[in-house]
Amino acid sequence: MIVWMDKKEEILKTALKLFVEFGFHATPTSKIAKEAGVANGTLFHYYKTKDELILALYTHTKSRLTDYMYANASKDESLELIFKSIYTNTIEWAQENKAEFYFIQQFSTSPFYSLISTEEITKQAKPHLDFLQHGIKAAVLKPMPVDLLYTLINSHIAGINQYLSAGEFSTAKQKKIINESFQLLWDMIT
Amino acid sequence: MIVWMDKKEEILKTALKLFVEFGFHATPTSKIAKEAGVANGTLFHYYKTKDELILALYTHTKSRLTDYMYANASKDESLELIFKSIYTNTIEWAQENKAEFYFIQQFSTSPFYSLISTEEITKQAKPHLDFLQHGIKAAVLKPMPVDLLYTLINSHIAGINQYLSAGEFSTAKQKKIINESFQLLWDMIT
DNA sequence: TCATAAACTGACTAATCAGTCGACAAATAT
DNA sequence: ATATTTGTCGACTGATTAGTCAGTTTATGA
Repeated sequence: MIVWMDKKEEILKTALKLFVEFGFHATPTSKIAKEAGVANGTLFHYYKTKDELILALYTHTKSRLTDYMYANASKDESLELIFKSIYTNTIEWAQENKAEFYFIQQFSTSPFYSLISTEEITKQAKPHLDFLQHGIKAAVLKPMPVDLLYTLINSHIAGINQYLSAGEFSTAKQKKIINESFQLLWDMIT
Repeated sequence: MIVWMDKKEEILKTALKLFVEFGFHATPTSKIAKEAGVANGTLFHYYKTKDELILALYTHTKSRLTDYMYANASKDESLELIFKSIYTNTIEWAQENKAEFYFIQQFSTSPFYSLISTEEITKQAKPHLDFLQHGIKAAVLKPMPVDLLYTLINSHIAGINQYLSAGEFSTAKQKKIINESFQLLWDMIT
């Protein structure tokens, strides 16, 4: 028995897949609708414009990542362990959801990103910045502008992820790389 | 007296500007031609398809960056000084050619990137990888896969550049940030 | 049970787009 | 001087696209 996925969700899922494969420009809404198994009009019933669909897909995907990042991070552990948990969670999610992670990056480095409101951006960065600020206050992390720290960490993770995605590594080897690269990052920021 | 720029070059210049502002999908070739002050047919005389124009723009821009990176790097200096020179050159170029640098990133994180041949990618990365490999052999840089090292450096630079572009810094302040972030990177990889 | 709303359909359209073409102009070669 | 190639033009076209709309089905609630 087939359990039908929400059509709205199915549209997002299909759009993600196609955007990642062909890009925004080469993915017509008609193709998304067809491949999602819904009528053309249904897509526009949920998303007034193609742009709105793209934006919704971004915030939706970004939220899923953020949620996963902070999963199972117990407050009791040391800041280093919490940070490491967030770090590994992020890379894990990126590796298990390559298309999603790639989409986030593709979107962030496109003119679409400027359509995201400043509030939304601030809101999404808030938990991370708070966490880092706390680490600086506690004299665990090097004192530096928290934005700079955040950007350095983000790009580091993006880099590691790119490296992992480019090669074919066994799970063990992958774990080793993640551990070692974490150490590099941790030494850099503490 | 106006010195006329090559029409071919003018097309590239305009295309870059528009792609950065509106994205590939929202930049019709007709708009590029009009804004570049050439006829529609002229654009297609030089570039058979829109994709070909986009690809040519990428390789052209990437080459310009690579050339600048290695400018005034005398072989006599220490590996650290050479590396620092490349580092600062890169960020300098990125800051002075924001649109160009942004375009490179936008392109690299888009499905268009897969249209670049493996040879072209290898060719462009070669000088950097050779340089890093030499640094590892000389026991100056930490022993690690050179690809990983390359990716870490690249993403670090991308991060710093993003940070610098986001804020409004005086030249002095900017220099300070570059110096300090270089030290972070250098300590991480040595 | 019926009424109202929400989900859904797919044929349709107005607009836009990538790319063509035939003609002309300028440069270059012979 | 003449021929040939190269650069340039812009009107044109066939295909494609985002988005509409009038109507049908399904869910919801009173």
